[in-house]
Amino acid sequence: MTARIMTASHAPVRQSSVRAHNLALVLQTVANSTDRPSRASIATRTGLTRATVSALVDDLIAGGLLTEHDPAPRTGAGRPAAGLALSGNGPAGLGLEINVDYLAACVVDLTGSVRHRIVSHSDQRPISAAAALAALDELAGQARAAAAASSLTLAGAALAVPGLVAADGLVRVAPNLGWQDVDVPSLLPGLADLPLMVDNEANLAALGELRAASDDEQTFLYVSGEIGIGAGIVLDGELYRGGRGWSGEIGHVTVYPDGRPCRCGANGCLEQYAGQEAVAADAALAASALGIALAAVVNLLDIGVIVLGGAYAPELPRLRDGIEAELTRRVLTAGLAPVTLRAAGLGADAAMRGAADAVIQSVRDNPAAWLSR
Amino acid sequence: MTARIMTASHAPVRQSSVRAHNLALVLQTVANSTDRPSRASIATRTGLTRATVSALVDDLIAGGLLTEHDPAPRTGAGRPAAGLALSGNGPAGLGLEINVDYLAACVVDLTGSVRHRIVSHSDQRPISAAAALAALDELAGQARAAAAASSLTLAGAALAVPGLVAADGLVRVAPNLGWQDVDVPSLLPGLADLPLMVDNEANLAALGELRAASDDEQTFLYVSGEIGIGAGIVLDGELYRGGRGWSGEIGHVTVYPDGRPCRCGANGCLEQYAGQEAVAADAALAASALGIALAAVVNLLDIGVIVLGGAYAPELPRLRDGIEAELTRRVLTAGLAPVTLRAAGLGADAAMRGAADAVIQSVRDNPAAWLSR
DNA sequence: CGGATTTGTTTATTGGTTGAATTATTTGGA
DNA sequence: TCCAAATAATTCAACCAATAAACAAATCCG
Repeated sequence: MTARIMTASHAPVRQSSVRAHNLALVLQTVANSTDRPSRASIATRTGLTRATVSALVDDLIAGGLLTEHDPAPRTGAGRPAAGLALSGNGPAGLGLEINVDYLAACVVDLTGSVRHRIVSHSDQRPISAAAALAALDELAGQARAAAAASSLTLAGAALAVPGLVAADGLVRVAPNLGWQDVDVPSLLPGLADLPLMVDNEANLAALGELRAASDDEQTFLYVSGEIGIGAGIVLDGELYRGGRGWSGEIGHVTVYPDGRPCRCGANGCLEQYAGQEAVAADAALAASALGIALAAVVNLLDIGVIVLGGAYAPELPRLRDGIEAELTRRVLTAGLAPVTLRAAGLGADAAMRGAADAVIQSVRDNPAAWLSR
Repeated sequence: MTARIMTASHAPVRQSSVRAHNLALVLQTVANSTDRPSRASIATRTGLTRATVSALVDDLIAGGLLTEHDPAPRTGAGRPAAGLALSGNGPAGLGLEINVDYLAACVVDLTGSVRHRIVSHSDQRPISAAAALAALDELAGQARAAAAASSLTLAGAALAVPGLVAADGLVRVAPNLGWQDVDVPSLLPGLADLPLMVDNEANLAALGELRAASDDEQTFLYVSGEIGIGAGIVLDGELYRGGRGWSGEIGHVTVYPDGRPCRCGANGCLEQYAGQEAVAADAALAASALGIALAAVVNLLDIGVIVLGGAYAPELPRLRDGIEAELTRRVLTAGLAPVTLRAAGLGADAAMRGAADAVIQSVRDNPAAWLSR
């Protein structure tokens, strides 16, 4: 097999990039293993030679990303293998979430385990963005202290916000928080020394689902039903954020062109028929409206898996039939391949977990950057 | 800047992959230049050293992909540069199209010039798929003969079909041709010795537009309005085909949930309000329906540019206002960033051109494969 | 005519993977 | 008990490709 390489930007490739890539390849291979693979099995699985894998693994162990364990099972003749696993004592990710009625922070280590978790319930709507973020900054400080006490090194932080976020962390609009043009990073001084990513809540929750999903579910739509409705689009294992980072606004897809007025100014937005209150008021109507909008997504993107999260997850039994009826009726390819509908695996923590996952995923994707920090 | 490398699959990277990547990088740099760049300017633009670029260029010239020209302009002191340009005598792509009322073939060289073009008007509906493809096979043979007479070497062929195409070239459904489960490659024996790609007509037309588009238009939606309505989704310079290759079925996005019955079995599909006849019958209704569906796409994918092709292109003046009215009303981020609407640059040849472009693009993306053929 | 300037090539060096040989550690059978 | 087979991991010379720096080529300008 010939290896195709693509750079994100049009950048030259040097030998050090080769090493960076192969370091990531080895680390991902360990991460995606259910067992504790040996160097030899990594070599056969990746196509690299045993010599190369050994050299790469040495670097990863020295950098605190991998650890060596006793041979896990026992098998036939031959020298026993040294089992490799992700280290739980190396880098960790700080996941943050700000939402209408709570603030939350968590610390997740490289293995994906949640090491610390703090949730603070309080209504953010009556207070200013600065005050809300000051409280979050405080919460983040507690989480950092807990991480340090566990001798974890934070590789970065990510914050989930229910709104439209620009690439530089500027929150353009967060309707349910009442925010407009809030420059988040400058209002979190306690995190100034960490790489901070700010992203939409549904996007990060989708990333959380991606990490929890099986290997064959690399393309799906995550829909989070809260007061508003957002979606995260995962294509081929990558979150699609759109040209400006504003993808996934399924809540304002038109379902009934002349229907109920929406606070966005349009009529007939999905949000008016399948928002949290609408689901409670009329589940059948909510399911039908959701099905119509989801059918549009499937027709456009040929997505085979839809994951319902947020408030939708517990309601799925009441919604499923109505949604599936619209999908089979309105998806052109419904007869050729089915659309799978399932509830999100992570609960209310999805966005916060996804935020932390995004940080550790960045380490997994580019361990060389961590090693040379 | 550190180079990020990603492999499409989880493949190891060896030194030869580095060379393959950098060969492509140099070739693309020449292709994207308006002038005829020197080795030195390629080096500064790509970040590679002059020595490396020289070595790579030597390979590309020896392989017939680049040619050296007299220094194009004249500038200041110093040794005059040798201008590099894509070769018009190296590999070429064979683009094919089958549609309801015509067959077409064209040969495009590496520079993007159409060297040969044959169109044969005939209604495919009354004849079988086998008969239609036999006629296309004959047409392709003529095009191949013409290419050979121009001493062009075909690197592959691509065929545009108005229907749902699976990855292996099987046409699952082509409603307007009356096709179902047609195994195209086996019915084109004259092309058995060439790599053949079969794809949806709108997808390939979108690729054609991508090649003709400027550097800042790397994310757009191409909508082709014919008897049916199809769309090609280009994200970050890459065509998004969907999990099974069936993306872009915008014609069956629901616009009016309880509206006109569609031949697909659903009600209120866009196709019933903005298909070719519907546009002729009521342009205002067509524009509004199209605007509603396009607003859904923009809300979901955060796409800033919409290109209207096929029968829509000449009608755009009559449709524009109606479409834009719905977009500004229904796109959540309309106030933050505008959505650009424009007519396709290529005319009716878009799909055929895009098919040929796809072939030469594969050479541009991976010149190493061509050099070592 | 000669220095300045820019292009392109040559050459030694470096970084990283490869392949083969070697060492290490176990099982199983004579 | 001891040796052969088997499997894991390491060592080392060779190779490939990019780099940096020196060098050669070709032009302009004073």
